[in-house]
Amino acid sequence: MSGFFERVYQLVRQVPPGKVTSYGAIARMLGHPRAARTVGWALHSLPDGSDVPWHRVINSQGRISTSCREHSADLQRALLEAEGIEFDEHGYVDWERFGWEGLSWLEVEKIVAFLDTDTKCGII
DNA sequence: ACAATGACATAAG
DNA sequence: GCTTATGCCATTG
Repeated sequence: MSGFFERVYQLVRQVPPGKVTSYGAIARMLGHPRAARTVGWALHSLPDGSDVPWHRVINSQGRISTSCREHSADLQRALLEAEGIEFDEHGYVDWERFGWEGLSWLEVEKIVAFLDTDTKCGII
């Protein structure tokens, strides 16, 4: 596991309940504005039972695009609704109401520094 | 090192 | 609004 995945996981863990963010936003926070695909892939590789709230991460359209059997769009939507997040008729989430503001780069740096300190064994 | 992959993003038809 | 095409980037085989 390279650090990037761990950074993604750690950052996603910071997403508060009842809020959602996008792959691109996370990638940008990590300093890789074009690595949205990698972020999504990182979440795809998440082991079951992890404490990472993967369901709070959706695409930039505010929609769910998963096609995974284990992590179906239905499941993700159910999890989000359980946290109070609402979907409109088209299945869109309102960023104005449920969008996560994200972390300042200082906060992100703190996380990265922490993982760096633990050195590749990363696990919090 | 090279080719393929993928839960994205954005622009265009 | 939905479908296609292109760009991007870290991970994997």
